[in-house]
Amino acid sequence: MILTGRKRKILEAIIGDYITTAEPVGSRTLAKNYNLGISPATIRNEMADLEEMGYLEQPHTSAGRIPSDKGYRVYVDEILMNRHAVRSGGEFFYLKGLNSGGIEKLLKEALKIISDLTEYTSIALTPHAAESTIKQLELLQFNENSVVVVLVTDSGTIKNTIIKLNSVISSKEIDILNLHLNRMLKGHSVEEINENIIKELKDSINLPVDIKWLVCVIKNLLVSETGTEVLVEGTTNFFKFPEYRDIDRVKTILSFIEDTRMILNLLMPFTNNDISITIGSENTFEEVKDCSIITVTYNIKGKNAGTISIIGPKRMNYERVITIMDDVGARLNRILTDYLYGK
Amino acid sequence: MILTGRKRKILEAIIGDYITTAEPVGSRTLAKNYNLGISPATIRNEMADLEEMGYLEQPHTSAGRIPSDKGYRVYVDEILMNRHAVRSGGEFFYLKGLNSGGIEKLLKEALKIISDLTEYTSIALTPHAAESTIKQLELLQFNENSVVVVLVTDSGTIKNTIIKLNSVISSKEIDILNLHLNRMLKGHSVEEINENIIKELKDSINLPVDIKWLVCVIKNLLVSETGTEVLVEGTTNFFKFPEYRDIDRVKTILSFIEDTRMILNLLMPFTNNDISITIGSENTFEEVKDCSIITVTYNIKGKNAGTISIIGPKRMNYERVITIMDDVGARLNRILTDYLYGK
DNA sequence: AATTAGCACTCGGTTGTCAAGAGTGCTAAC
DNA sequence: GTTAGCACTCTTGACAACCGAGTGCTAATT
Repeated sequence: MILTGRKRKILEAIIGDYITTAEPVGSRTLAKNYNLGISPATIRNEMADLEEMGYLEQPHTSAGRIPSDKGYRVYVDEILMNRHAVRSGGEFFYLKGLNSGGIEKLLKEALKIISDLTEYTSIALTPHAAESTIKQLELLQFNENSVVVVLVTDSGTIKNTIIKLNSVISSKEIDILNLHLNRMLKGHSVEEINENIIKELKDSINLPVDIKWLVCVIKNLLVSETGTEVLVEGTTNFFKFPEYRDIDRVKTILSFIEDTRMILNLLMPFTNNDISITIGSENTFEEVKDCSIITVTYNIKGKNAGTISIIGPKRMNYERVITIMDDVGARLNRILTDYLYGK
Repeated sequence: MILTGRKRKILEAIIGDYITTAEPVGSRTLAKNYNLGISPATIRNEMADLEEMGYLEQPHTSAGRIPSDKGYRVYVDEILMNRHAVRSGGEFFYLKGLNSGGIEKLLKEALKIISDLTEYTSIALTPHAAESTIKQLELLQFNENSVVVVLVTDSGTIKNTIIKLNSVISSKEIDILNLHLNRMLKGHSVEEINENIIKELKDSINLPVDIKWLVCVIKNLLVSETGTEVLVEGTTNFFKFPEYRDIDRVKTILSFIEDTRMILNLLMPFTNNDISITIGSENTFEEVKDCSIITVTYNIKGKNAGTISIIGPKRMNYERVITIMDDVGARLNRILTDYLYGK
């Protein structure tokens, strides 16, 4: 399935043109604007071949050609990736966030930059805190019968909740709980907290029964609170593209993106690759079958922790986006390393 | 500017019809579907009067009439409000959130319910934490040279951030800082923390200079972290209305709503009224001049703390929405009271 | 054998016209 | 004061005609 030099050049030109214009590309345009040294008629022949091979499509008989999903794929895989390997990422952006805010803020900032830069919508998944280990678990008194639980994990996630109790709790009791909770749980992951540990914990504390009960509540809370979160930025960017002039399309895509659970299903599979690119029909959900998605992962402790994606029309500026995403990924990793293990 | 019984009835019928159909209402429809006991011709005369008085508009000569902003206004003020005073809010929804999560989660939940119920977009402003007093300010060790700051205020807001230091900090030093910070700051509002307090605080602590410096960082952080936040739910509801079949309109309104600062400017003025209704041109920003906004406030300690709003087309089901919002407001107040001062 | 010029053909988009339908305003009759 | 009747206005949808962009094929050219 290898493309001859000329076919390749034509395919590249078509995709390049279509990316910027969003209009089907005809043989004449091609001959005029890209000095390929051949006439429209020849180009037409080649285009007919490329269509037969499945790289191009015709919206209707008398229109120019547009790239098929397969066409984009070969463009990304063969043409871009080779070129990209040589290029180095430019200094596109500046991420501050070095010394304030938790990881969500950092990600939000990165998303904002990406969306501004690429004009596409960006989505991040926060680290799944259940896998990361507990650094601090601190109870603070809120009221005579309610406490604030603060959970800090080694992946930089900070979660908090208020828990209301049935009975009054004293600051002394809170101190005792804090001591035991931290002694028993620090260094463990949320997943590892099983019934045994809970039981042991309860037994080791000398406190009224209904306050011991708090331990169970906290355990449940941790589990429910430590899920992956979805952050989104730049949804209105979709309005910038002519392919989304159609209101039903925008509606479909925006509704889909608004649905956190769907986004999780869509993006979780990519948490293991450094970079994933899915084009059109390669995506698993109907709602995004006319989109392309580029996902990179960021690491914590050298392990894949979460992802940053951009989603936009198939006619995407892959080259630019890949460069930017690579760059963001690298920076994010650097910042996170600095940030989580001293400088 | 008082309306005779018949004119009032006709206006009410027109608005009622237009709210459900989104189509200009003609005299015949009116005569057929609302037994007013008069013929289309008479209705036409009355409609001409109502138009002259400014309560109705005609999109074009040969269309039916639609309510003007002024028409909606009199409908809401005179017709609805009178009727509403008698009605009692139904048991529309169920707010859990009683014993877990901070105030943001509670608000998010309320928004979700409101958006599901009304099919409009809902927006909440969190309490402005700078005005509320500090309940707890706790530093937790994160790394040898970074700490987590957790701030709990009496309005139920919990904020946290990681601060990275230039030098190593010991857990003993953190304890000392905690002790002093809480002794000096607890019970004060963020606004009240001035230079004097900072200085006093610094002087009273016996720690290396660069750790004292942390106090300044915390002060700055508090100020920057305690702003009002904007929560939004159900943006895609706009797609449900025929008046937003126009892509440029949706684009305008969604972009506006995405812009947190704009929303703040728009809604801050309403923080003092129990309920505010602004219709079309009554709104301050061009982008929402074809929308109506209904805002209710929720209280903490009997003081207005934040707001919940819904935003939708002018052709809004005011009656239903007002009932729901009243209900949500009341419940929210009850829950917050329970929640923040024990039960 | 590959390339190119020429030409007929296709098809979507635009424009213009026309008729139908909904609704009004006015006048005259009740 | 109310209503029936009628002429008038304006929008909408359908249909036809036309234009232009682009193709595929064939025959001529290199």
